[in-house]
Amino acid sequence: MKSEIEVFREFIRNKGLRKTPEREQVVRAVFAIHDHFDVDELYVLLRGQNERISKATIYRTIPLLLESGLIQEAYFEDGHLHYEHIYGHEHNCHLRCLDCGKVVEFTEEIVKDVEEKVGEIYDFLVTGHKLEVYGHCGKCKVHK
Amino acid sequence: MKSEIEVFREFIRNKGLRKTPEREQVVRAVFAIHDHFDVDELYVLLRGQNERISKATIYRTIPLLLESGLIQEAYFEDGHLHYEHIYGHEHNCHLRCLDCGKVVEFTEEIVKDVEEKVGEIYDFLVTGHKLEVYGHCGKCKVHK
DNA sequence: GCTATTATCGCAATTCGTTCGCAATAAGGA
DNA sequence: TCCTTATTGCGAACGAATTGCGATAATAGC
Repeated sequence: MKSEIEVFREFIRNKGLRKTPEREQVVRAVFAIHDHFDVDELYVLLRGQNERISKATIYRTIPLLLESGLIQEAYFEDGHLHYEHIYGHEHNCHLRCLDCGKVVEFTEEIVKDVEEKVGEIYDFLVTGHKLEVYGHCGKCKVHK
Repeated sequence: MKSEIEVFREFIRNKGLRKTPEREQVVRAVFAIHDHFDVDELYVLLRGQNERISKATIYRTIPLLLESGLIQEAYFEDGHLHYEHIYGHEHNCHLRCLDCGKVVEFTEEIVKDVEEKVGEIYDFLVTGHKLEVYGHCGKCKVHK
């Protein structure tokens, strides 16, 4: 299996774009965070490593990461989008607590079957899915 | 089954809030749109009916509608959130074309089973879900 | 029904995430 | 190595969402 940097370089080359250290720093930061992240977290992480990178560059790199299939939008919260890297770990199901915001990740094979079935019915070439299940976690539900 | 206005009035009363024409206009507009909507669409619809209502009021009413379970956030697109009414029609699965943006709604009973199963495993009181399947629709996939 | 209290409204100003314009820089082909 | 031009960083601009405030109107008490 190719590393994420290799996948990214290939993508950049195929699109006729330029390989820059800034873009690769973003890719590395994205895969250093083994959790959901937002633009600001990437920015803080990179700055903490004494990397000189602007937020504009991060914002400009996000669409490339999305298009190359390395990351996906996970959810919208606190006024902005949160992402997650998906290359290598296909955890695209989330269980969210509506009270405390806690998020548990899980994978569910059955959803793959749903993908296939729905794709056939509506004539879609399906490439992925996101499932979000929400409710009240063990701690929060006792107060209900 | 209670009408959406009745559900809303009950919710307002239980919270000790006031029943106002503005809030009820928003509820009616939300259920007049049988599709996804955003704040601006609500605003335009209400203005077109010669209703005098401000966007601030719409923004202030949205959290009430979410909390009362009448609507839910559907997806984030074009820089802002889109909602859908869910009371009465549980179509919380979407099939989205990544190329043209076309959205098809469907319901899938299996996801209910997943809800239940995941709720047990992680000790959650599950109240709902959103499933988004994406890919390329019939028209768009031929160009690939 | 009338009045007092105070939640809610509309408006305008503000906040904050994201994008854009532009000059300086540097990647990559000749 | 030079030249072209994509990419960067900065700060201004943009737009969605929120908030402060005076005016208004919905409920409770009389």
